[in-house]
This record gives sequence, structure tokens and C-alpha cells, in this order.
Amino acid sequence: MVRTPSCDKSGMRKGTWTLEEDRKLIAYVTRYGSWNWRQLPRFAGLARCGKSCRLRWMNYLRPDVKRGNFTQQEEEFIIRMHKKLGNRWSTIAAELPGRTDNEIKNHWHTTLKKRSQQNTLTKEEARASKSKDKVLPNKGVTVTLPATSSQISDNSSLSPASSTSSEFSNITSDPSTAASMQNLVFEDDDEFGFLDSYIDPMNNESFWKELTLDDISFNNVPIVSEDTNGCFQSTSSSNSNTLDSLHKSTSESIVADNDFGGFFDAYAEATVDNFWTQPYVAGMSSHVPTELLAPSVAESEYFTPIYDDLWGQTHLYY
DNA sequence: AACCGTCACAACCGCATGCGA
DNA sequence: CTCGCATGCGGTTGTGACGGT
Repeated sequence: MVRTPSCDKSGMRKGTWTLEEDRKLIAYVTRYGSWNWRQLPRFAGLARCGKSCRLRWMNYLRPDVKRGNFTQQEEEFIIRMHKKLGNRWSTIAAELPGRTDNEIKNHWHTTLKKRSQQNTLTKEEARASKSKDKVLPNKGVTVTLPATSSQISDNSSLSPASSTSSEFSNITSDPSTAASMQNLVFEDDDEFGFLDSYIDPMNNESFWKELTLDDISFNNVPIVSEDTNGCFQSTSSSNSNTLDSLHKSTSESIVADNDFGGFFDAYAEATVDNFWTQPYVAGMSSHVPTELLAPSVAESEYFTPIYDDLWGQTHLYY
């Protein structure tokens, strides 16, 4: 399931992410955002390429990633969308909150593809057996419907672009087949009508107000901190000038305006242990293993808060 | 218990696309 | 317009888990 860690020629780590690496990435991204994936690993103290960091964050560590089994509704939705859109995993994922394209793609290849094919084959068999009974009245010749099983299972032949709605209607011309496939076929008369249902939500203003990383990281989400008893508790970041000031900064300006270099310097000087005792914003407790959020007891004695100076710059106490 | 085949999925890779200089 | 860089996307691979023999 996981890859054995290795190193490539440039010294970048590859393979499975360790707990420590996950912690670093989470801490960094939740605090500073993903201002530049290429540069990020250097500042976050990760011996990974930016691409690898981005992938790890997007597919696994991101707060809004829903883990766990796919529900039946989700699976049906994926099958339906795949029939409409083909292998456009990111588009499908965009319509399925909490699921990543990678996750959907994997699930499709391991489970849903077979199920979908079995489904269509079953329909085809049912249809074929029915067609055997269909005899031309005058010549006594068995009628063979145009659609073959390969045509049915081949997504390209069903894609809107190939415009095979007529073929498809043949497949579903059998009432029993059509009824059982109701959830899998286009219901629009207009062969491009499916686009409406896809594009419509994009015209909705709220569609574009999707949760951004900044929202996740800095807007009214709890900051995990430790109390004197070594317990972790959360406080809202809405009153946090520190985080708000970071939130309002954009991209690389974060570096200049918020003493970003100081973060790196501090990290370079810090031990691995005390680095992770800094509180960081976390809106991810629902899916990130708790060990990623809560430093060990040994680490707690190094607890060091961050503070803003008069100019709104962020510093770390050591 | 050991071996083997299959499954599930994290991660990698190469290409496409977008965007700013 | 072109070039280079950053990011996104989809296909593919690698590997641990698991079940069957």
C-alpha cells in the first residue's frame, strides 16, 4: 500500500511520507499557505520536491479531504458522472465534496469499473436474449441490434462528444433494460443537455466562493494549543491578529511582510522536537491522525507561542 | 507456515495548461 | 509572440495487506 522511502539523484526523498514529514507539511501550510509549492519544501524543512508536497497535501492532508469508504450515493454519482464525462477525474472530484481526483480514480479502477462493466454486460445479455426472440415476420431472420457489449462498455462510444445517443437509445430500447439503467443513462433529449447540469452550478455565485486554503487555515478555525496540564485545546483564530495578518498577505509578500525568513531561521536553529511544539492552526482534526496534531508529552515542555510585533510581523518565541 | 495471486491505494511521472515577464 | 516557470491532470507504478491454496 505504501512505498518504501528512497532517495532520488538530487537528494530529494521519495516514497512514503513519514509522520514527521506530514507534521512539517501540515504545520507549514496551515500557517503560511501554499504560496509556492516549488519553494515550500525548502522553507518547511522537507527534503521533498514541491510536486510531492502538493500531492501529499491535496490528496491526504488537506482539511477538507473526506477519508473512509465511499457511500453508495457517491459511487452511483461517480458511475453516472464517468459515463457523462469519461476520465475527467478532477471534474468529477469537484462535484464530490471531500473526495480527491486520485481517490476517485483509484476507486474507479479497483471497484467501480468492474461493477459498471458487469452492469452493462448484464444488461447486454438480457437484451441479447430478448433479441433472439425477435423474428422478422416475413423472412424469419433474427434481428441483431447494433450495439455490442464492447460498444457499451467503451466509454468513448458513450461520451457526449462521440454523439452516440442513437446507439444508446437502441441499448435502452428494451423497457426492462432501460428501467434498470435509468440512473446510468442520459436523460436529456439534447445530447449536450448534460452540460447544463454541469455548468449551471458554476453560474451560481456561491460556486466560486469555494473554501480556499486561507479560509481553512486562518478564518475562525481553532488554533490548537496546550494548556498547563498538557492538554490540547482550541481557540478561535478570529481574534488572532497574527493569523489574520498572515491571511491578508498574499503569496510571496508573506515572506517579506511577515518575517518569513525568520520562520526558516528559527526552524534551522530549532531541534525537531521543539519545532513541533509551536501551536499551529488546525481545522483538520476530523481526518488527520491525532498524533499529527498533538505533540508528545516530551515535546510539550518546549511549548513556544508565536506573537506579533508592533508592525504586525510574526515571530516565534524560543 | 509458506507461497502466490489479487486488491487497494499512495505516490510518481510525463504532459498539458495557465500565466507573467 | 515567445519563453520559462508553476501548477494541475490523468495514467501508471510500486508495495503492503489480505485471502486462498
